[in-house]
Amino acid sequence: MTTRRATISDVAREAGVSPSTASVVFSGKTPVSDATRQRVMEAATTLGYTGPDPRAASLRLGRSGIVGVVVGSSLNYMFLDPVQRLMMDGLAEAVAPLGAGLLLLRSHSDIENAPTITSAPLDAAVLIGCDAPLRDSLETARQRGLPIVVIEGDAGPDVPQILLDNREAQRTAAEHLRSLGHERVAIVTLRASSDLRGGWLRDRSDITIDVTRERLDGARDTYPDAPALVTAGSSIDQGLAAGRVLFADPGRRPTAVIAQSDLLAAGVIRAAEEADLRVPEDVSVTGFDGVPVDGLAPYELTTLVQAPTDKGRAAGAAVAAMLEGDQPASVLFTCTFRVGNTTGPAQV
Amino acid sequence: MTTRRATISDVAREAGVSPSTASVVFSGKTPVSDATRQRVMEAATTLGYTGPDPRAASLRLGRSGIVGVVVGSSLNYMFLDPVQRLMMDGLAEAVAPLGAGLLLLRSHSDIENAPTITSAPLDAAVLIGCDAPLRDSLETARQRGLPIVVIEGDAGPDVPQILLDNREAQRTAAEHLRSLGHERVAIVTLRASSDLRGGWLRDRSDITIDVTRERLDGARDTYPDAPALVTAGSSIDQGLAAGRVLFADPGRRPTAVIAQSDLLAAGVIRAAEEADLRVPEDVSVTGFDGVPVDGLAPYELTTLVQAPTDKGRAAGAAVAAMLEGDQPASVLFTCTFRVGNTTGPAQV
DNA sequence: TTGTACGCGTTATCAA
DNA sequence: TTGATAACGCGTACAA
Repeated sequence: MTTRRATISDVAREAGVSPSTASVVFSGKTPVSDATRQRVMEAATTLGYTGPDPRAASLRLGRSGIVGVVVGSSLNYMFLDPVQRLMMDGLAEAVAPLGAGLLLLRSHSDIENAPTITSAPLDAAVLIGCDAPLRDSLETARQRGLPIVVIEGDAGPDVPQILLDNREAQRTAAEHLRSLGHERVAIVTLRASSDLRGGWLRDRSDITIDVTRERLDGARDTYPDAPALVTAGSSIDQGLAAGRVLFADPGRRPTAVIAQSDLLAAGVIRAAEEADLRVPEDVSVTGFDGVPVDGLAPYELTTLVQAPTDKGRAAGAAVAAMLEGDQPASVLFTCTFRVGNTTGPAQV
Repeated sequence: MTTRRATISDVAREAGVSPSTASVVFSGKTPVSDATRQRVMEAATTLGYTGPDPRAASLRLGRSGIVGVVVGSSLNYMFLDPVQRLMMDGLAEAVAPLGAGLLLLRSHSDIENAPTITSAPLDAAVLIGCDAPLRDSLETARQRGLPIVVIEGDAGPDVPQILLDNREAQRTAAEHLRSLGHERVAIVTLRASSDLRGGWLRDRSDITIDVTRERLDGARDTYPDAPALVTAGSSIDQGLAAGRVLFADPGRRPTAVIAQSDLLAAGVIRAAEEADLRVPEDVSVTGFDGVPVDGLAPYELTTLVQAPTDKGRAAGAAVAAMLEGDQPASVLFTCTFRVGNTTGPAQV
């Protein structure tokens, strides 16, 4: 068992050809006579050689076929969100033709020795969201000259971004509610910062996560004084908890709730049901994302529909372009407003 | 911009030391005088050198710090399941101290050029589940001499497995139902094969996915004739669809449903509510996994509690051991039966 | 404590 | 169509 694995030189020797010829047989970059190919292949089988060592190839080629995806939170949390899942799917799909796969990296980890954007053999890095710890990753990455793409976050100039019209889209939903006559409106936000605690938002500047702030701004363009309840993140349970707070006092409850994600909206609806409030008769609820929420039927959310898979694909395309030496432009995606059955006229 | 990136030799030259000394400054493997270190660091800053190139290091060291995770389905689908998410978290956590990260690979992809277990610079591979396409990956991996660990699947001897007592655990739940007097029991299964179509199970041998078959066997140990409805996978919506089928005919509906996952169980419960059946008064439902189901409250499932994070950690530990040259043993995890409020006595 | 020399396994280039 | 050569950038015995 201590026998060294065969290398391409071994195969070449066994086949009676030069290493470069053997290499070409495997890469197919140059025509090779059938006879030679045959001999090399046989030699490979004999020696149990299964193809070039990817490590050596990546040193030689200067490409590892690995795209780092820097996520801020645990995988469990991150992938709870259907938007993130779909985005990752789109990204994976878009980088696959490059022969690249996705390496999951955490921007911040307590674990000693954990892999980082610097220690891993990356061809490029994709940053999702943009928070303080993420900006660190960013700095080291750009010093390395590593191609970087940022999804929904600002990374300064020169870094292509994949953006969403969060503010404008959210404003559309708010105006929809206003047109239905709603005045007492509450906002349920996504996570505001790396701090996981929720609660009533005191100051807009407490929000360090771009998406959250942008959607908040959009809602407040229409309802400047709407109170905002911050959650720990996009999940039904977080929405449920927020909803319970909102509906606790029957006298002061909002007639409409703007949730910053469909999952949160689903939770708010569940809280409304608990409080014996009918949706949309007693309370209207809007979501954001337009993703299928597992188990939300029969409700169909009034929401902003985005295309997370396309966002992922766009990020992948940007990566591909940068690997080609181009400097891709940023891309702005637009949401579509979809009216479902969770919003209706305000009760008089 | 065409200037080559600085290498450690450049830094050494700039600092007036030899490359090996500069190398040692970065690796810390050998003591270096403070003066020298200082000079090297300054030279590095001057040249914009950010540390050793991971590609070259991985060739030299024979380790890339990358563990491949081979998944059978789309990321969106795979990470829909909380069990998988938690497992991945445990796995990531366990390999991080090795300086390793997780590279997502698909066992089967239509995309030309997609990265594979062979083309990626892996230190080890973890296979999740075990289906026909996965067995292919397996064969090539073991020929490479790549350390492999399989989670819930059989990969032949020599391959450490992380197993769950699916059959015994499921039998426990079935016996619980029998003790409550249930006779008309239906089973709602996980996906049966790479084929996504669902429907009534005709033949046990149609199931090529181990987990599904094992849990089925466990249920049938107690209820040999229980009909089984196959779904396309673990989700609330799939459970809802299955439940609708089961409860369609009021005269022939089961008094208890054994769902092979908590998500499916949640869907079945929702279907029961739709059909105006009370849980557990009119129909009992058991799940499997014991994970928090987002939005299932106030129900607390009667279920088999497993520890997916620990399973992931165990897989990571096995990987670590194999990288040390050891041959770790397989690990069998055991479920705990937890009685919730979704099972009760059969109606007479 | 520092430097020399070599090899890790490939593949691109160019000449034959 | 094939072969010789030279990197790719680093880490580490070993010698000094």
